Amino acid sequence: MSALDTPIRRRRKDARPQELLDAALELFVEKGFAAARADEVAQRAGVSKGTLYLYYPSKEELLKAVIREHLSTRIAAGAALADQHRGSTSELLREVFGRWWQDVLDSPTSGVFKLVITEVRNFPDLAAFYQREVVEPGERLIGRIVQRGIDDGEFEPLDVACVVHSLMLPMVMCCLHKHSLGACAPHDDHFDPAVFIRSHIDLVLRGLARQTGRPVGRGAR
Amino acid sequence: MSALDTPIRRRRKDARPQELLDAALELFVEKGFAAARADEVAQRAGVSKGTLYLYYPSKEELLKAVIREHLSTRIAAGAALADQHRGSTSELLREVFGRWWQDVLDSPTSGVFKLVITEVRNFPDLAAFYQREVVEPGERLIGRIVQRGIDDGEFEPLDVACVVHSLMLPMVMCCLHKHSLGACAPHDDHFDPAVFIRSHIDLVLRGLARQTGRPVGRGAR
Amino acid sequence: MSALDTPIRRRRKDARPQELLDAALELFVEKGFAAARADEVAQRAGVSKGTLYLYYPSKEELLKAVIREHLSTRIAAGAALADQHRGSTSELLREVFGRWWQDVLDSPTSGVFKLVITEVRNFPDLAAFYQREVVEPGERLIGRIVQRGIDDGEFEPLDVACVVHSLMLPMVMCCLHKHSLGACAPHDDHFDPAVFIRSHIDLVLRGLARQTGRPVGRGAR
Amino acid sequence: MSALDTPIRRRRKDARPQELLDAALELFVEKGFAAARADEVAQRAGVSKGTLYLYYPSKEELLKAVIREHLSTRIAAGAALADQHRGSTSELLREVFGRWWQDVLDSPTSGVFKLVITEVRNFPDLAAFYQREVVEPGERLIGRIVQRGIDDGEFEPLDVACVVHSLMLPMVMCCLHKHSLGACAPHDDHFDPAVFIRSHIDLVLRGLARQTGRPVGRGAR
DNA sequence: AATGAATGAGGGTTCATTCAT
DNA sequence: AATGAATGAACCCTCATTCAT
Repeated sequence: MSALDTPIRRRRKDARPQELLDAALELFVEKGFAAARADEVAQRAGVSKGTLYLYYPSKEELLKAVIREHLSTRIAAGAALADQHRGSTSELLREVFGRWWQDVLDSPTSGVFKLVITEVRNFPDLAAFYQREVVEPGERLIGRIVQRGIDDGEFEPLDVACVVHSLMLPMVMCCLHKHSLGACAPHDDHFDPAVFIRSHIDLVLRGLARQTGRPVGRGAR
Repeated sequence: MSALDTPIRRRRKDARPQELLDAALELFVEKGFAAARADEVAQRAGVSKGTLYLYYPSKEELLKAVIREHLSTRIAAGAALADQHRGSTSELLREVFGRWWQDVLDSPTSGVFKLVITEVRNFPDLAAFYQREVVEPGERLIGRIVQRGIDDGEFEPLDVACVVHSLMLPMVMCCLHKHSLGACAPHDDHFDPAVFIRSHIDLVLRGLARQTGRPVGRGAR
Repeated sequence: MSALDTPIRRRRKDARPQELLDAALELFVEKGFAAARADEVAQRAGVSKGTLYLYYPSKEELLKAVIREHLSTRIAAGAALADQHRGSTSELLREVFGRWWQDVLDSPTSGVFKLVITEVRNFPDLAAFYQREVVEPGERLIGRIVQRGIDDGEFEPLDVACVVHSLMLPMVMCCLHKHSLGACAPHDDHFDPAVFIRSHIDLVLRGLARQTGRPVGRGAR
Repeated sequence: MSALDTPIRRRRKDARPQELLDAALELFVEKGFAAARADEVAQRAGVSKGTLYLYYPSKEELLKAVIREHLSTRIAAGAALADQHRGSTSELLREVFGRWWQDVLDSPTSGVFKLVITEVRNFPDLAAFYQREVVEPGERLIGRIVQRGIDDGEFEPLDVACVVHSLMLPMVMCCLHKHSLGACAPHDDHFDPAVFIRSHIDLVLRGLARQTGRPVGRGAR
């Protein structure tokens, strides 16, 4: 009965902003912000062009809303997962970090990475926002995990910042690939990101592992 | 007079297409294809808008010329370097592969990666071209090197395709970063790609190294 | 309950059209018809946009209703005043005509003059209506008064139509000024319409006065 | 030969701004700024919509250019005329002032008065500009003339500011009329501004004239 | 070959008007 | 009767492309 209480108009009105954000993300990621037409965003959200402007004052504000929507919350969720983890650092990275990126990749959020990479230079406020809300918290989070592994004697004491990048950049790249080359039709490209993500973490963990036998790498020459 | 005059004019005239390509790459990478204006390309190349259209029949053809220009040759050069190398596979990856990526990053070619990622979905021909001319040759090249390391007993017999991606995706990501967030003003971000590239290769090589002692990784549990 | 309820609601409902007309006049005069938005009219009248359209079928009809409302009645009132007057024609003009214009200027009707001037060319029906209902009756009324002054030997026998315009145009102009420059902020302009109206009538009456001494004006040369 | 030297394109280019200003004034005066469409301005100037924007960056800047173009120079020209005059103050007003207004009325400048009256409230910068560049210089100019007439004993010592307004407001009103009611089709309105202007100045001069016989006006009661 | 004035289709945005609630 | 969400035609402005010079 309470569901019936809410008139249809109102129910639709409440849903509109999200529907518009979803449509906008899809289209902006697909074509880029400049090439995406406002009417097409509206159409894909099932409304007319004018309706879009009832909810967002301009295409640019829509872009910012799209980006804001997706990023900050994701990072916070990742941090919570990491804090809750009980077990070895290797396990934490393999299980939690791997699954988290897999989830991001499967969700529309993956597109936001492409969007940010593509559009930061046209919207400089984005740079500061993204650096502050996404890059830095994310790197701090993974950095702390890696550092813990070193402190615990599980990992070699390598440069933490570099390890963080070694771990994360391929993940981000998977997101970008999914929405660029990976979205183009003739897929003889047998690249499977799920397999790769696990494999990559394993490889990095092997590289991080405290060496008991003879050392490997530059120092060995 | 014509003796002195001609060569100068001729040289400038011959240089026009290249100057236009350079300017176009710069601008397309900076703003994206759709947001870059044809006049600004011309202006940055030091010619008028009309001249641009004497050399390229449309903005879209200019884009394709820009991309064609940069990619195929780079890969061939990389392959030649690899073939000439004498020494261990680790050294080959560290020295040749590392330096080669450093060179790409320092050159305008790095921007092409951003451009391709950004624009493939709007220009589907690009996808096939890039896949065929860049991705596949590049992956084959690195794949062969990794395979050789395995065959020589220098590397663990891990999944070659995955290792190739672990090696390359961060490099590509460095290129993208340079032209997006990395180009935005407030750089307290102390990310140094040169350091990272070496560090990343080292880490991957550590992960690839044939384990003489107890094994590490998933299989160890 | 309904006994108390009904009259209040009824009163408000009955008042709606007038409130809308008032708000519309205000806004149309301020911004011009084309630049005034229908929602703002409704909002200023304290109702929603939809309600406006319950009372007036279109913005244009609202404009016409606004203009019709204000003009005809004013003239009739002026005529009645003139007919009732007892005394010299000079006194009639000074007292009745002056006070009447002062009242118009102080009332929202003053805005209608601006509105008509501004909008006639876009709404040609307005021209005929205004000419027939306002200009002609008004000029006839003042014309008759001036003629009486001449007939009585109080005024020189000048061209009546011209004298009528000399009397009235500045008054109309005061109305326009009030709603254009006069409504703009930095008023070091110490123009006081009340003083001017009296002064202007005096000046014109001096000019109209039957000359007993040597003649003045063009004929004197 | 020098006429042939200038290529047609260039000749047209030099003429465009003025052609656009003329068309814009015409249309803005006719329909009002908001109701005038940019394409129609362009069309009336014989160019396409895009061309308009090669010369003026926005419709609003076009409006400001139109107004700036017409006003300041007119006033300066009037002042020069007044300074050159030799003869009685009455003659100066009748001959110079009257002819000057007649010229304004016959020229497109007359429309600018309507435009300013109509649009000041939407463009507040206009108010200051118009007050400073037109109203004040104009009133000072006429004020000085009237004052001279008083000082010379030619005029009664009436309030100068009011006399100035009595002289000028009807003239401005004639300009407005020409572009509003006066421009509407069914002209049984036999109002002839040329006749009225002369008649009005005569009437005011009669009112200003030093009374040698018994005084007239309020003071007479 | 080079220019840059001109074009006009196209996209962002507004707003009068409608209509389901 | 009243509301305000929704519509879409229309308007301002941009910019890829053309072409006379």
